[in-house]
Amino acid sequence: MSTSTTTTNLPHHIKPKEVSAESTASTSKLSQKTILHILNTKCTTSLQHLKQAHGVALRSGHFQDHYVAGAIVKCYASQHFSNFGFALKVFDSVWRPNVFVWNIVIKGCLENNEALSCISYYCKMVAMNARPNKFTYSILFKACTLVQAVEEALQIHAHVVKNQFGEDGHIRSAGIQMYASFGLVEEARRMLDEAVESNDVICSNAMIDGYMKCGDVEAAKELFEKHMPSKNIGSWNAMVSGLARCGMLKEARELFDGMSEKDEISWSAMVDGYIKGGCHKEALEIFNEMQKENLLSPRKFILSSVLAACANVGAVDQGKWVHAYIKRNTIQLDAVLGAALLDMYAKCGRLDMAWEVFENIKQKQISTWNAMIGGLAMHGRADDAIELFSKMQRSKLEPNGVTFLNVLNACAHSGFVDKGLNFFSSMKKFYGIEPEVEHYGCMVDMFGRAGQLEEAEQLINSMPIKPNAAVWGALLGACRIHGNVEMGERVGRILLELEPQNSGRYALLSNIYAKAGRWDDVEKVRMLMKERGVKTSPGISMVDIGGLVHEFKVGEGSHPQMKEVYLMLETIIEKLQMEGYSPNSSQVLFDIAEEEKETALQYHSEKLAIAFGVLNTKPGTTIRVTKNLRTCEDCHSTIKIFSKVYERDIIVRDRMRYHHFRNGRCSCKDFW
DNA sequence: GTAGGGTTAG
Repeated sequence: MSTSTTTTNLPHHIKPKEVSAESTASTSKLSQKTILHILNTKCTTSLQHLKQAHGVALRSGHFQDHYVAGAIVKCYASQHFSNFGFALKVFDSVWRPNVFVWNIVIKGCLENNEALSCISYYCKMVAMNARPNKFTYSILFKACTLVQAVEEALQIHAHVVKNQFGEDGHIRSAGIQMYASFGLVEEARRMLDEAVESNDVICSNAMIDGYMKCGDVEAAKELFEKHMPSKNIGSWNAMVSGLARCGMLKEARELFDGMSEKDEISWSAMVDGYIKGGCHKEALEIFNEMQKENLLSPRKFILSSVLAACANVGAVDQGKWVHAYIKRNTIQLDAVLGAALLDMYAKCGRLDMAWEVFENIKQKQISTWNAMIGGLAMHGRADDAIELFSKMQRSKLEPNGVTFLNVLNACAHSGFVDKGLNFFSSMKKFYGIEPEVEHYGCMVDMFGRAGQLEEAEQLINSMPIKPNAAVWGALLGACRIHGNVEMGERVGRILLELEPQNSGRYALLSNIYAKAGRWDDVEKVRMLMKERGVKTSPGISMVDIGGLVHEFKVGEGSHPQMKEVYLMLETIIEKLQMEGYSPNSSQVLFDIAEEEKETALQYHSEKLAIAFGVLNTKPGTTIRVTKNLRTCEDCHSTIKIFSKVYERDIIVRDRMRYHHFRNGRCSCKDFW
């Protein structure tokens, strides 16, 4: 193949830049070394330079030099240009690529999310008698990990052994990770043990991580404690993050506290562990501690974790601090961090700020739009969510499954059944997105809220995939709203089998019976819970005042201002009663998750949080409360009246959704 | 003479 045929293969729009007549004379004289230098310095970020250098290489005849060809393919394959297909075309024009050029294209496949192609290029390579080297195999192991290609991995491993690369540390650590990701933890261990004499700390770290990911904490501990004479910070980090991920937060914390040196990954592992375990307050506390140590400047990974924690506890002031920090340190607001930031504002009830962040993100990606649409949906602003969805389509971005989840959610919460149905059917028809179980859950929720319980049940029965507990849960919730005891009983029974340890399901079923006055059945549910040893989660409400998150639990007096809070709450209730409010918790609602503990002086946590808010803010200030469970009907109606009598806005985010109380009404229109 | 490993990825 000659260089001139190479150019004709190239698609027109990206053709290497023609070199003008006068410059040809000089550029064609450029040495291979000079061209390489230009490629390695100027062409990694500038497509214009790259095309020019490509053209020069072709005309000067240096293109077929493997050093040059390799560098050119590598540049085109860079994610910076997001046109990997073209890199492959250029690769095809390389005459008998050597192992280096092959490795570049195989690695390019991996980096451009085409891991399967790694394997097929490897096959081509072998077929063309190019000898793979140790670099080839560590890339291939990673590719197999990514696509979970077990069969291929075993064959490739056999090639590694045959070609005597089994002793290479890079290949070994990639192999350990790979086998652990397949769940073949013994196979991974065998690879590690073959290297007894080399005692490679990085391979051992990979093994610790592998054990942890396979849930074998004991094996990880044993390796860490007994068989690793030399450790580095990565070994400690692997242990801390593994323990934290497995929910063993206390042990993780002990190990973490004992570290002589910590890096951002150590802190991040603890923050993430706390978040995954639902301990958002602890997550924020440890982040504050990190600030105090003042040794590290947090970067985007940990910042987005912290934002997620802020979002979950409603710590808008700390969230704002993170926002200011990002601005002050000109940290780039990429898709992940941007979405975390606007999600935080939306979840803390500050849609205005979420919107501002959204508009300021220059390079909006699909996740950016999804976060904003989700924020609007969460606040019951279905019209705005749908409008934003159309706007996104106009900007030529393809929606994904998450987009539809958010749009459907918006429809469900506003009773837009017809619109929701349209979106649902267009998913597959126009976008080729197969609805997943979550989408069905949304649809069931939508029918259910709108009172179309039969349709909801029909949809479940006609689902092509197995309905999960969330889908049935949506239907059970609808049965409660619409007081359908017959269906509720049926669905409840299915759910109690599916999730025997989920206290919320028992509570919902019990509420349905209570609403129908079937106290015997309420009692039966309660007994069943006791028998099965189901743990209830206590209601916790959090309120963010002056940058500090205050936590209130039912029947717990640990807050320093507890006495005042109770007194204030008594005063409030008295005042509301004079305005016609009467508590209805004993007859209508039976929230066993909390109710068991409720006596005359033990109010639900959201009431305590609001009383605390009244004590500590000026009249007229909006009080924002975040609750871990679904709010009960009594609290809901109390807060409605409260918002009118006290002329205050109250925003409560419960487990299900947002409630914006104003002037005696709630934004959820009493559906939640 | 060209290039890699582990621990976070919300």
